[in-house]
Amino acid sequence: MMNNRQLADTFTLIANLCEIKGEVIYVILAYRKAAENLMTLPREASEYWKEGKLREIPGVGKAIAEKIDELLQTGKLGFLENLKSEVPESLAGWLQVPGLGPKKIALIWKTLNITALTELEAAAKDGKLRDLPGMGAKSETAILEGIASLARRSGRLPLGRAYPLAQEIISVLKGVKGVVAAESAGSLRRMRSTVGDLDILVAAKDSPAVMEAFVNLKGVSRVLGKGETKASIEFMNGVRAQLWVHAPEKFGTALQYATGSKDHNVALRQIALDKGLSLSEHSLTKTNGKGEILCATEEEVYKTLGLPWIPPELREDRGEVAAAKANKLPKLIQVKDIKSNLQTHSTWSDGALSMLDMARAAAKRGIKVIAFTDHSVGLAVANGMKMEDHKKQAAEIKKIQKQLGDEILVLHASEVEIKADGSLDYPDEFLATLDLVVASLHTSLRQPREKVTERLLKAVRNPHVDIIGHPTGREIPDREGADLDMEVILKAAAESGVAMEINAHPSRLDLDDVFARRAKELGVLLSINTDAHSEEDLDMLHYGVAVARRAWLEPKDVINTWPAKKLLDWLKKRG
DNA sequence: GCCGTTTTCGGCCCGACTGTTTTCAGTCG
Repeated sequence: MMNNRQLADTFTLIANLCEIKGEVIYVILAYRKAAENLMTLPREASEYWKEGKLREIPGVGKAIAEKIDELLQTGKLGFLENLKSEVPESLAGWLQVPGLGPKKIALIWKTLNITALTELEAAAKDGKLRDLPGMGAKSETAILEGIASLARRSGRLPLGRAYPLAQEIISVLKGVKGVVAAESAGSLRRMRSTVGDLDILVAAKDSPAVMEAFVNLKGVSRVLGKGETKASIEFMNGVRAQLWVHAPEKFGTALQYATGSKDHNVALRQIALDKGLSLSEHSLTKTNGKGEILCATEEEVYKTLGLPWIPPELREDRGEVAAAKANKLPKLIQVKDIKSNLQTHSTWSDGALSMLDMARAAAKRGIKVIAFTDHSVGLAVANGMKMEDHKKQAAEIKKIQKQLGDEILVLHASEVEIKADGSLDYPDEFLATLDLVVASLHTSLRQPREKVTERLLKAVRNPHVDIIGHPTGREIPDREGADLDMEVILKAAAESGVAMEINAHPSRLDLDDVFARRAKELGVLLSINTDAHSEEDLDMLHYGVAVARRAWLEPKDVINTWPAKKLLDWLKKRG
């Protein structure tokens, strides 16, 4: 049975091949849209299919529903097979080459009769492309550089790498004379878990000095473009960054435009049109007659459209515009709302700091309750704790609690392995003696869907388990999570009252925004924790909060916002 | 190919930049 990702990949391939074939653009956009929606669907499309409700999936109409039906029934698609016989499948990969689009691909393929990327590279090297209509020596070089850059780049950049890099660039640009403001934009500002490139927006009276500083940043390997308002660079490691410079009085429209998402912007433009306005990165212009409204801030843009300002994390066209219209935007959780850190590690297992040092580091960051969830015995690679060692750890906690006073409350906890058969690493009688229990999957993540789902369900239903840690076990960017039936798990979690974690480490961000939002809808509690193994890890909290914000979570949805007493009462009640 | 609180047909964002051109096509975001 194909999952959502496989279905989405299929429709993306169809879109790419249709594009090279020269199909009208709206057909292509429709396939892309369907693929995107399948990727962010919290439930499996196959469940909709079983219920006969495929067309309830946004972007899926009659034609695409029929294709999904054929794919789920037979695992194949006649339409795609025909398409492949018209347009060689390998050409779709050429679209990944920066600077190469569908028109040039079709031209090269049909003229030179080549289909492999290696053949394209050879043709460019042999100077066979420069004589094609509309191409020259520079296009040839651009294609060669594009192929080389493709080899250097490894897909999307994890937020945990992109964010600090962007902060560095911003701080350099802020030092340039005449710069009034500098901010990140694009998917980075929306805090997606991975970003394609870094988008930076600067407000300045004139741009040349800013452009100069940008293309001369440390580590830049080439300049992909440089104009009056836009410049684009590539760093030696293949990371790309893009800069827009706008006059300060236009910064609001420019930042709004550059932040996206594309679909959010389309929705806003429609609202603008309904009000007789045309929205661009430069201004709002009256569509009838003359008149232009400049906005220095985003608040002014939204206000002009009759809307409250919408936080960037919500701008994914997932209902935020309608919510804003109805004045029903969530009051999103913030970092300062977080009072407890319920998954951390010390030298008792694989952490870098003693419990005392870690507790002090957490207290310094305003945390009032910290739980030490050192690994259980089964996870040998992480120096998992034997059950008898917990007595000593409990004694040490008593001791350091006296030293810490009311600076921070320390909980004796454990991150307990969910073993391959679904049992937990410690017996229930022992779990009952701990202040808090996090249960997590680390091994046998590739079990079949039914088996791994059943395994997690056991932990969800165990009354001693308080939090399910990083539920899918994914690692960004390399490892996909376990193939879980999350809908079933979240419903069970709503019933048992266990909290689902949003692991804040940028290599996890697990649950993701889509599942976390679904969790909230189903009445499941969430818990944002850093899973810190070192002092620096404590500063990763904002990534987890960003996921929660993207999931529309408010403080009340997250147990870490609770005062210590409420948290302790909840833990006591759970046993 | 999808979609509809004006529409079941006619929309579906549009401007910047580059390269190959003498006024524009292709790509990108």
